Amino acid sequence: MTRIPPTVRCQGRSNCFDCTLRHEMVCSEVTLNELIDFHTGIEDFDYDHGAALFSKDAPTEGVYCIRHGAVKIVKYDPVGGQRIIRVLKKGDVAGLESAFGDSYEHTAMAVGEVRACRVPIEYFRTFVSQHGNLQMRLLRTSQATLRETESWLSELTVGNLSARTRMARLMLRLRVTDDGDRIHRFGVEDMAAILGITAETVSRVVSDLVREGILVKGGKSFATRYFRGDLPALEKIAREA
Amino acid sequence: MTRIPPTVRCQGRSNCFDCTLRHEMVCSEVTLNELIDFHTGIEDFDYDHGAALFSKDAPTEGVYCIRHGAVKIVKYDPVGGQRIIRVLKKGDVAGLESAFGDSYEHTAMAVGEVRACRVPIEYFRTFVSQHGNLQMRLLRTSQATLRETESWLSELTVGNLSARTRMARLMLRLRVTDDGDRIHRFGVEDMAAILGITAETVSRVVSDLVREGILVKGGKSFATRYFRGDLPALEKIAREA
DNA sequence: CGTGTACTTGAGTGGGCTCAAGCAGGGTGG
DNA sequence: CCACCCTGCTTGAGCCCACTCAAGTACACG
Repeated sequence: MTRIPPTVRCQGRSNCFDCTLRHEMVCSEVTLNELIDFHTGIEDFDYDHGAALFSKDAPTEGVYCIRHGAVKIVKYDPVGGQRIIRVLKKGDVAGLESAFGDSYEHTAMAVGEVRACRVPIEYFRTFVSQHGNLQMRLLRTSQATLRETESWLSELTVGNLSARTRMARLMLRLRVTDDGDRIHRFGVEDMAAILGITAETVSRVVSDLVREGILVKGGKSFATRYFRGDLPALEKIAREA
Repeated sequence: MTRIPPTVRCQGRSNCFDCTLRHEMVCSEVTLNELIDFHTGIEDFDYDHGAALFSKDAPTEGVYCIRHGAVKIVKYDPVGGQRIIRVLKKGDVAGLESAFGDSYEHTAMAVGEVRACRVPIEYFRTFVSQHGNLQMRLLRTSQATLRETESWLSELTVGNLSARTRMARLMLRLRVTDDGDRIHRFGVEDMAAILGITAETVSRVVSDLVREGILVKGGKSFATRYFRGDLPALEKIAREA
């Protein structure tokens, strides 16, 4: 029984073999045919700046593999304020926290242009329930996300550290790739919602860093803009008491 | 084949049937005999104020079910500072995050007197690997911990909220039981490490709340001391902008 | 009864907040 | 093509909360 290869099933745009989710899925129990089957129903989507991949309390309809761009995960305070608790980049998977619940825990929103492919939730669940090893893998992933969230929040939201230090740490975490100096450039309101400070303070701190040449603005539109960062300088600031 | 009942295997002190971990474990796949077997090797421990249940980077040797008291989970900054990222109370399980790794991710330390029982890690792993459903349950538990940590950190560490508001929120989260007004009374340094503010500020804010009668100090020694809180008043303060 | 640790309280400083105005630049419509 | 607007960003002035440094107090324990 021959099958159409995954790249075609994914409408020729997704490169499913790069996908983190695929690495999650592949193990000794899973055959290539199953994997190809798995790609059935996967759809690609483009999102403009500010568009929601999914919203809090909406029925869970899939998990999303981010293929390009950055996605902010937003949590709403009981008091009304909103807080960005995590940022997903290329290769990350969105919605896993809600994959076994009825509705999404958070809102996921595109920052700049985003490309993502969606795995329908029914298929995801079926696949997981049929492959015991996957549960263990997902468990490890979940624990890794927990660690990541702990350090994200504990390093960026320390009240008694200066806004400048926390901003430097944020910039280092928003690097597009692990090896380059290109940094996702969020809006000032977004950065404020991450660090738990005001937009004015964010603007002041960023302006200082730009004036000092530690950050360089690039790109025109919201969709394509970025920073280039002087990484050693940022690391030095990030270490300051 | 008759077996000694769990309460006896647990040296007569643990009431294993109250344990959260047990609820985690019990499902259709697990028979009573297996459950009794599971209790083999479980030991009870008492910890004084400040004693470590386990330390970061120490080899994983078990998971701990907290039977009495409060345990702080400490994470060490790369910079050197320490931060309390979670607090476990009666019925919670400590060390699950590290159950499938070689060493502990965090340090767990007793606040006041603590009683806990330890499940040896080899037995825990064996048991989990033999019962497929458990992995799914642990996955859900892990995701619940993730949610809890997200809201814990995002509600308590907002920089632009007053220390008083955040302290009120912390007090509400440190309640010994869900229905009473008794509150775990941590040291000022500990509360500072949770909220990301200085110990002096903690002292000032707590002193104010005590003077206003919203908090009432009780107990003498570190081991037994506590607050009683005026919950409606605390909730009002917690809601303030 | 002395000693140490944890906590309290004060005075002064400063970083980040608030309020408010000005600016830049991309998009729209005339 | 320009005028306009609208949104997001910048910058300023003044204030206030929390930090720092420092001294004083309470209390548990030997």
